[in-house]
Amino acid sequence: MKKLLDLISEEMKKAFEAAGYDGELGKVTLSNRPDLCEFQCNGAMAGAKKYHKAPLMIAQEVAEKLTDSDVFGEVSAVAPGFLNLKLKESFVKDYLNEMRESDKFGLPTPVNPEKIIIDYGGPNVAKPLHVGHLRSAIIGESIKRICRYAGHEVIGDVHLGDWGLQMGLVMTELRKRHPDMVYFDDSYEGEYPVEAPFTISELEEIYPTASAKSKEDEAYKAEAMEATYKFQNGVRGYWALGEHIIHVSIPDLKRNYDNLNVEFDLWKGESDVRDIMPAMVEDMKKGGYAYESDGALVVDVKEETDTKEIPPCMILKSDGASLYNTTDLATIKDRMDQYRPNKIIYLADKRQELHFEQVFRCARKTGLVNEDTELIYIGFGTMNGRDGKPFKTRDGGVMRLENLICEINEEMIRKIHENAETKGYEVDEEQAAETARIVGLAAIKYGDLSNQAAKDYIFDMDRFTSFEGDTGPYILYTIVRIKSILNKYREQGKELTDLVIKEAVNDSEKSFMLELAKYNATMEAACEETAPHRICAYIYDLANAFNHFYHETKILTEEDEQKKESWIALLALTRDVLEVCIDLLGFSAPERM
RNA sequence: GUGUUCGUAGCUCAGCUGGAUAGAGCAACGGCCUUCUAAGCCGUGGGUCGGGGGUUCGAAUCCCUUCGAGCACGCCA
Repeated sequence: MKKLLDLISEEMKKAFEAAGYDGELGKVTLSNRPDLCEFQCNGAMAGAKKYHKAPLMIAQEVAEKLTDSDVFGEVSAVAPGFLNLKLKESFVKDYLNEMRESDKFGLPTPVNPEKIIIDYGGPNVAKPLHVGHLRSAIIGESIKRICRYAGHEVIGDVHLGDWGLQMGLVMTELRKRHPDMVYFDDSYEGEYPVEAPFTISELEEIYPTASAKSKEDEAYKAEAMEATYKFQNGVRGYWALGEHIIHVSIPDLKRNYDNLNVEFDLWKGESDVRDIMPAMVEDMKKGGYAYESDGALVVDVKEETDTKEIPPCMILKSDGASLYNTTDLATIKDRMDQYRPNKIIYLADKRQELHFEQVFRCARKTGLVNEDTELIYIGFGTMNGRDGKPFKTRDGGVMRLENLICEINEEMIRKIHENAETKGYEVDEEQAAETARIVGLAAIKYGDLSNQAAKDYIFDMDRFTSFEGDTGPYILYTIVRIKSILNKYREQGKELTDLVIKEAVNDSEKSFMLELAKYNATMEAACEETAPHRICAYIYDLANAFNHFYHETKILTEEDEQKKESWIALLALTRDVLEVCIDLLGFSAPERM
């Protein structure tokens, strides 16, 4: 199904051609003067120079060709040369009825579906999830759903950080506490225990302790680096401990991501490429790409067109240990071998831009990826507190994700009670808790996704929990209202099937319908630009348009059955569209609020 | 220092490939619930689009310059 703007632009192009002008001038855009018109065409002004004619005259000539149009109800040429347009009501309702009957409301299936891998730039094992992990999870999940919905094959990989220094730190601290553990006995040759020698909460306490010690104590840090080296090089005891750390962490991470409605197809980690790294490094040496510099092994990734200094991509540290770069490169190789993706999309904090630039260049230069595989980095901004600095707890610590969600949920439950009290409802505690969870999640996710990913944004607990204006709960509230009307309609013993949308009877209905008609254009843009905030902006406008219409129109008490049926059909379509949209954003709507 | 992102209303943000009077939300003020959920709707006030040049019929948008802020810049991830 064609996009509305394309359809009406075609009609306008015909008119330009009929009047003897270049059809390309007939591009129609949304009006920026909604008080004057719905759409506008500025082609007459653009063409004035080419045809040596006053723009207003061109506009008038074109307007004359559109007097009998099936598309435009009103066409007026105004100074200095704008073509102000209003659509025919019949054209708009035909478009919406076609939308109702089309698969995915008229969003075309891609001609060449792609295979896309999304790398969530995963959290480190052994560390609890904190607010810093929120954005990658939320944005990544939404992009995954958007691309998948559009018709692409998408594989989401959490890509855990289970290879770096944090592993050695945890092991070192364990060794200090329990020097007698079999894992540290080099002469031990038996099987290691199946049970991990620690629980997740111990692990979460061990890491920060070790991290703090390593910053103050050089010897301690050296020990941790040595432990990391041993782990990376497969020393049995250390490797077994590493496995324990990973296996204890994963269920806890899963539980946290479940709470966020975030799912991964793959739970791979950096350590999964340990077997392919040595050969890859060898190939880079043999190919003449990697050379030694200050004791480390590096690959130059400078290019002649660079305006800035791009440092070489370091493959191995001078002690022989691998780095972030190494595992990322090996992971690219692994993914190419296993999946041959068209695209690999990386989500990571925007501070890592240089790292990905280096890795991408290195991967191309050394032939790990060919020309048809696109490597895309989506760097997102920091989530700040109200002071504009990175979000912290009240006492200045890192806010755990669980605690953040808890705080939002508690505030939500309080809000539900408050609301029930003013209206005199009884609160069902169980239902309230469920509603709080759903609405709280929408508040967090919408708050994040409605901003452009690349920008920093301020996470203001009070603002997000106040639930007024441009927020997730406002969207949900709108959906709940619509559902409520549709339910009441059904209670009258009527069906929602076989209803047809009729021509709009007033301005608020028409602008509501026009808003709805932007669906496929929005989805296409959101997918192409990997920009969930496009969807947020769309559903906010749509919700506004609906609420405006809602306040002017008594739907269920309407006596003209034809009108009522048309409105019900319109509402059903709106509900369906909104529910698909919020699903793509990664949340859902409750039945009641 | 080099590079990079950004600077729009008191606050938080939109503004599509330059177009007609720069838009929302919050906060402030004033209306609207015996009638489909008032977590809503309607209205009022509030802006030299950081400053200065330039390109253009036309600039928040493109170019240059300047001021200010954030971030990154080989052995962390």
